[in-house]
Amino acid sequence: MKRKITLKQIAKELDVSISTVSKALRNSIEISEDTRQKVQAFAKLYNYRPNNIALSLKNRKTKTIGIIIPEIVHHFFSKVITGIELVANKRGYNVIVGLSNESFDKEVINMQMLANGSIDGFILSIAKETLQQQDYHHFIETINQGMPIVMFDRVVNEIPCDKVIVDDIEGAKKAVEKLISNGCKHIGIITTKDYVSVGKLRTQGYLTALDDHKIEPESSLILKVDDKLLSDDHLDALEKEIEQLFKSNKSIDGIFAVNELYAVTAMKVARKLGYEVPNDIQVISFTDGVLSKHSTPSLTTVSQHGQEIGEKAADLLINRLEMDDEDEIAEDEEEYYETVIIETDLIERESTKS
Amino acid sequence: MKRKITLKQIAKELDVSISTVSKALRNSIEISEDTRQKVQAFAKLYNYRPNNIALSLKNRKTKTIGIIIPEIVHHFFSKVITGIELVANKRGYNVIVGLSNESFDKEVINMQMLANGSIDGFILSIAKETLQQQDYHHFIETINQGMPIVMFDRVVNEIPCDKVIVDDIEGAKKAVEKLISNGCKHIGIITTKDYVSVGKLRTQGYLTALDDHKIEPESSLILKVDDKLLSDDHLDALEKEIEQLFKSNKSIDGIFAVNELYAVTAMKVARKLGYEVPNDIQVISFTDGVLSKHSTPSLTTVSQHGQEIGEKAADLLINRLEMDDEDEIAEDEEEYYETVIIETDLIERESTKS
DNA sequence: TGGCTAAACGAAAACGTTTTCGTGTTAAAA
DNA sequence: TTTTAACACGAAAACGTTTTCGTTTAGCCA
Repeated sequence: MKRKITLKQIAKELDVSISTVSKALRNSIEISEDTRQKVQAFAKLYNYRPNNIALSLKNRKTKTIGIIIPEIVHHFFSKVITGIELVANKRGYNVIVGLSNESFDKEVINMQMLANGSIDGFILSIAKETLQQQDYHHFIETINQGMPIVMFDRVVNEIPCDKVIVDDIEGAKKAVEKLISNGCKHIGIITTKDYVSVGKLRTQGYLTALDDHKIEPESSLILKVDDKLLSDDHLDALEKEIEQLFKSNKSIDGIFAVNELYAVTAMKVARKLGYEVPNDIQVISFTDGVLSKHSTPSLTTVSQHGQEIGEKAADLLINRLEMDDEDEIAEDEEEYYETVIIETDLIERESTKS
Repeated sequence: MKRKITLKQIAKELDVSISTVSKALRNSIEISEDTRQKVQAFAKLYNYRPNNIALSLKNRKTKTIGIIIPEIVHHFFSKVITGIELVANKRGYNVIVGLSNESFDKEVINMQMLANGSIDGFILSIAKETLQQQDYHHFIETINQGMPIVMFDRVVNEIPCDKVIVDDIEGAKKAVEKLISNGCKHIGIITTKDYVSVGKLRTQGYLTALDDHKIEPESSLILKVDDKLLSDDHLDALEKEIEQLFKSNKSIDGIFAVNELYAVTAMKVARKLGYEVPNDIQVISFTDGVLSKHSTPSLTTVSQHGQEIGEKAADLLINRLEMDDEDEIAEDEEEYYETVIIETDLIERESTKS
């Protein structure tokens, strides 16, 4: 078991100085053709690779991106990571991930662990608990220390950084309009409590769509689920709430759900109550994941293009990282930070009439 | 925007030496109570944190684990990561991920990127292409350089390292036995080509179960799908193959699928052909993911306990990392490397009779 | 022969830590 | 008063690079 070889060892072995070895390997013209060949041959033989940590220390950049997300067992988030990793790798960066588990404390700890030199910048999506507490000091401090952040999906406006978001309002609107044009008269929405920004926005899109078509919203058709019920342990409770929604709205004929789980659960309840999808009730969900594709009937969904979000976020971050050195725009300019909106697509499947 | 403060700056500001600052912060008794307080107060004020990269360089360990997996958009793998991250964090480690995309080249590149000092050890699951080519030199070389590897799920015996695997044979056997005891007489299996080790093992378990119950296996009941069909683009082809299986075995009354997708697709085809699950046909799948839980009928599955696998793998790796320094066992001992087998559980749901 | 230039190489600093080994000062012991 | 020991602190090396700025040697010309 031979440890990795270093410049120093090569230098010693070949009886030259460290500087000579370094230069020879980088093909400096300062070094004679002879020694260059000798050094390179030796290095190749021993499979020399420069130590990354030493480089990071010297260059004061790690070529590593920190990702902090609420959870990873989630189609959307893993798609985003895929996108980030793709462009990061292509541009010579590594990716280090931390999970907040939707907890404020873990989010803070994770950021501190990484902000001490381990990474050059963050890509993150805010934990629910943080959104509730509205305590964003850890983001602000990180940014103030000169470490750029790119936020995606769950963002808050007051933080000065680049953002990549989905057009939640527009996406929801498209979905509801589809239901309307498909003949639905009484469209229910299954959404989250308002502090989850995306839930709120999607609800807003729902209301806008109704309004645009002169449909009076009915509060009994709006179910705001406590998102603790998103965890698998509380599936029963979720089903009960949805069942209640159906029973108190006998004429319901369309459902817009802000995520897949709500949608498939709604279909399940509907079937149990004797409705048939899509003939009696049509269903559309946000987030195009595995469930939508493989449920029966398969779900018409609003695709968020998670991978594209990840790619865009990584590009934004790396651009900023590699610009910082030279161009260094005036930081107080109006349009210093960018917010990219990724358009959603409506993917039609079997849960709506065609 | 003030950059992160360093020991040197604190030293200069307080007019003491760097060593004094370092010692004061670590509460060395060498330093007087007075200066200690002064330094610590100053450090706190400026929110000093030791630079991780510098520490890594000095200590020659990064406290970072490299994970390389085929893909991340996959319930099982993301569960494993969750487990790894959990214990890694608890034990003071970070986690850096690379995706091989099932490609041999990307696997090699990724390992090289990380093996140059960025991490202390690997946790990985081998890419399909690598398994096909049976070229494992990059693993061997990494290990020879003194960097420990822990492999999980997709492993190969010839590589000297710790391993965490699922008892695929036993799990498959349990599933098939459940079908048998539920009265199935003609049990089909939908599996992958043999070079995917887990597919092969699960097939083996299927055959063992049949044999144990004196049931003659029929080759027409064994469908080995080209796993290119696992990607969503080829769903139609997958359905066709499965439909063929049904049509050439009219008396089929049980299906064991080696993954969720095969199982839900089988159920879909079955329904289309007029079979009812579980009355006409009972279905069990390997891998307990989201699909199983939320399909209708929900799937009886063999749970692999992905998170537990991740936790165990991380513990094995970190144990080895922290042992290496001191105890340093004789490397040629028989039982130098450990293989942990995680037991599977059969989770009964609606796709089998109870 | 003296001086100059180019070629080939080495010394040393820097990145930010920790730690070992001095060193100077002061107070206590002889 | 001298010796010793404790105390408080600093200098420097080390981790592995890259890069700037010498320094040496040889060759060339006058």
